[in-house]
Order: sequence, then structure tokens, then C-alpha cells
Amino acid sequence: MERITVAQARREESVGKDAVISGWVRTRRDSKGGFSFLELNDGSCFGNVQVLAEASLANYESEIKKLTTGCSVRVEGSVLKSPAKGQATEVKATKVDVYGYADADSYPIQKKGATMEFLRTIAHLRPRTNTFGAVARVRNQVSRSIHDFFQEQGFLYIHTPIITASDCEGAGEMFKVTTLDLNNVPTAEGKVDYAADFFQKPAYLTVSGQLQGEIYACALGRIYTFGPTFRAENSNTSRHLAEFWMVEPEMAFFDLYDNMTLAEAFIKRIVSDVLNKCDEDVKFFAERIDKEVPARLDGFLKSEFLRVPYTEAISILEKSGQSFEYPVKWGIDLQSEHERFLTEKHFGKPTILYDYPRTLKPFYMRVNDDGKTVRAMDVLAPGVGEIIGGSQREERYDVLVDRMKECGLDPETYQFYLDLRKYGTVPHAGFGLGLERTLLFITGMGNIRDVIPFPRTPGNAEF
RNA sequence: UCCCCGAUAGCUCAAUGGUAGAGCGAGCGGCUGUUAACCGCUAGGUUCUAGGUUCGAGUCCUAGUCGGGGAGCCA
Repeated sequence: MERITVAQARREESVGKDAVISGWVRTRRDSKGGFSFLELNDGSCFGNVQVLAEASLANYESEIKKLTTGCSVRVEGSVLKSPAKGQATEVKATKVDVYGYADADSYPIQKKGATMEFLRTIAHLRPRTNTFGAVARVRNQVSRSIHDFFQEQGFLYIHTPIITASDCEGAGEMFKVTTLDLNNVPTAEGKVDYAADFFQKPAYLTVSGQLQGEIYACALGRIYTFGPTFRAENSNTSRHLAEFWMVEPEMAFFDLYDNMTLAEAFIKRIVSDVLNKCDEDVKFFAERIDKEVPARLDGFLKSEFLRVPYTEAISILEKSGQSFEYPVKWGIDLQSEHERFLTEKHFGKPTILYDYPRTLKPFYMRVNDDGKTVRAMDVLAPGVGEIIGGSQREERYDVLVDRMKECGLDPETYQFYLDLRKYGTVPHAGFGLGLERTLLFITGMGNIRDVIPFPRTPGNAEF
């Protein structure tokens, strides 16, 4: 007998088929007539398929009547047009086999609502809920769209290293990677003797694949990386993870404006794919998680992103008459209250801020002719803040060396990076997009710990 | 890391310093196709932990643990 998914069984074309469906019981409803309805889900789609189990089945009293939320079953039967409202099809069972029961006294997932905080403590069972199933499918779709978008445009997918020995960028605290016995650390001249360590020098988990990405972009043109990234910052917020996924495209012969155009097309592609391919999941997010989701995504797709220089943004803020906790002045880093005012109140649409003061940004961003600003850009979305950060890179050897020194870095340790400018240098640009932040924006979920299967945060590496 | 808030049944939440309750879930019974089904009955508790105040603490105090909201840092 043909094996089909719940998604297939729910489609009208399947009516008339005899098939096998396997999945987990979401609910059982006993009808007045002495038979039961089972709602079955197997993850293939948001919805469940309704299984009709009649009392004439051999194990009706002994097994089927004992099924509760979480039990796993195999159903043989025929797909019929459903006579009742609520679903197009249903499966009339000719045989129901139980793979495993889920003791209802202890199984923590029930039909009615549980809090996200509680579900987080049972991360091994939470993908069986509507919410986490939907998040997983949307996360999968976004990941796929990332690859589709870049592959269609001829970008190469480059695998940059997870372990790195260059303590660079100052992009937050890094996790150390070592095989040294921490209870008995070898020392030399009173300091840790890294010569005795695996890499014979300090090594870390990557905070960005950008520098390695630039190496490949400066040879092969257009590349992207997509993988896990690690930050050892002691951040306890709904927007930070110690381990998260980041997409970083890098393009030779792109200037900052090319970069903006690409970033906008990229993020719009992701959003429109989710709307087109995860409609049931999006509908659920709109109904149960965040009512604003459809309007926000729709507005996002329809509006042209604004492009506003930092200097202009500052003067808008200064003239706004708003009182901010952090006073506005040229040269300050924009706080979330400032970004929110600009995108939500003043512009009311996604906005790309660019040309930031050089003192605020890392050494690798290209210095403008004014000498005061660099070719940086942040894409700000209403409701979520920064979702993309990028820049045109400094391609002039001497300027780059000066900037390294200015940022307190030793140019000698970045010789490989300088070589890209020494030999056949090219203008190039790139950006980074945080996968989980994008998912917050798309799903309306409130906490970043709930859009990654197994969140790692300070004090938490369970499961 | 800083500020604020919270922790009571499997889950979601009540309870003026004076006998710990409800809804859902579960078990049993009822109900002629149900849709988070419905109706009745039953079982279910180390009130986060350790101290303290009090005749008496879920409630007040101190410390800790865990969680949430906000901020900083950032993606």
C-alpha cells in the first residue's frame, strides 16, 4: 500500500486513494456514535489529517480508545472527501497500529496553550507543537531561499572555517578552542604556554566568515557563506544567542550602492518565498503569534527601501522634537530608540542608513573622501531594528594600514588580508544577515531562543 | 553585566498573615459525524531552595537558583 504524508492526504486529489499514513496523534475526539476521530500530524505541513476510527476495528477498545496527545501510530485506510466542515479530506481507517504510547499523566504537551518559557525547558518535545513545527518549516524555507537566491545569481557557496586563530574584528567576545587541560595549564614565563596547545597558538570559534569570504571574492567574484557563528558576549536578551547562523555574501567590483541593491532584493526574495510557500504557517503566526505579521511582510515587499545617510538621519532626529534617553549628536552610535523612531514613526518603512562616522565602525570599511565617514550600511526594519549590516571594503593598501593602526591592530598579523590589496586589489563589498533575527521579523516570534531548535545562551547549552 | 518583575496541581492561573482553589489535561461514566467537541463524577500539591519574623507564612524579611521584560553589546 502506498505510503503518503499528511500533507498529501489533506489534498483533494488524494480522495479515493488507499494508503498508509504514519504520525503523531494531536487529539482524539470520541463521537456520540461510538467511534473516534484522531487528528494526525507528521510535520509535512501545518495542518493535521482527521482519521475516522470506527468501533468495528479490532483494537478499538483495547488500543484506539487509549490514544492521547503524543502517541505515534500507523494508519491504513482510504482517503475520502470529508462530509463535515473543517477539512477537505479525511482518512477512514481500516487498520490502526500503535507504535508507541505517550503516558498522558507525564507527557508535558497538551491541547491547550503552553507558554514559550515552559516549552523551552522541553526543547526535545517542543517541535511537536504547532508553533515550533511552523517555525521549523519557515526556517527551512528561509535557508533554502538563501541558497536559491545566490545560486541563481551565480554566487559560489564558500565554507569558511569555524575555528580561527586570528583574534580580529573586535566583533565581541570569542570562545576559546583548546585541548589544554584546564586543571593543569602548561605555562611559560608565567603565562599560558600556547605552544603546547593543539594549534600551537590561541584559537577561537569564528565570529564572522567575512575576512575569509573576502579572500574568495577577490579571486572568484561573487561568493557567500552561510553557517554558524559564535559570540561569547554575556548578553541576556530576546535578540541574542551565543551560537547563531549568519549569511555573508561578498562581491568583487561592487560598491556600496550595488551592495544596497543586492541586500534589498535578497531580503525581499526571502520574504516573498515564505509568503508563497509557507502560507499555512504564516496564517498561524498571524492568528496566534503576532497579528501584525501579514501587514508587515506585505508592506516590506511593496515598499522601496529608503536610503538615508547617517548625517541626514542625525539631523532628522535633532529636529524631531522627540526626547530621547540618549541625546542625539553627530558622532553617536544610534540607539534602538533612535532606529525605532526613524523606521516606525518618521519613515514608516524599511530604511538603509549609510556613511557612518569612521570612529564607530571597524577598520575594514572604506573611508569616504570627507575623511570623517566610512561606507557602512545598516538595513533597518520597522519592528525589529537592524537585520543587515554591511559595507564597501577598504581596497587601498595604505589607507587600510592606517585604519588598522588607528583601531589598535597590528598590520603584521593581517598580512594575508593586506595582500589582497597589494596584489590586484579591487573594489568590493558585502554584508551579513542574521538568520534568527530574520526569522523573528518574519514569524513575529518574540524571543530568538524560539526560532532556533536548540538555543545556546549564557548558562544554557541543554539538549 | 545593569534596572525592574515573577516562581502555587501535568499545563494556565486564583487565594486580606488564619482549612491551598478553578479552568484545561488525565481516569471513569454519559452523549446518533466530532472540529481547542460537549455534560457529570473522580484522582491530582515538598506553594522554587535555604534561613528568619510570627501563636500561625503560599502571603512578610534575607540570601540563593531559575525564568521573564527593558537596557548595553550586536547579528
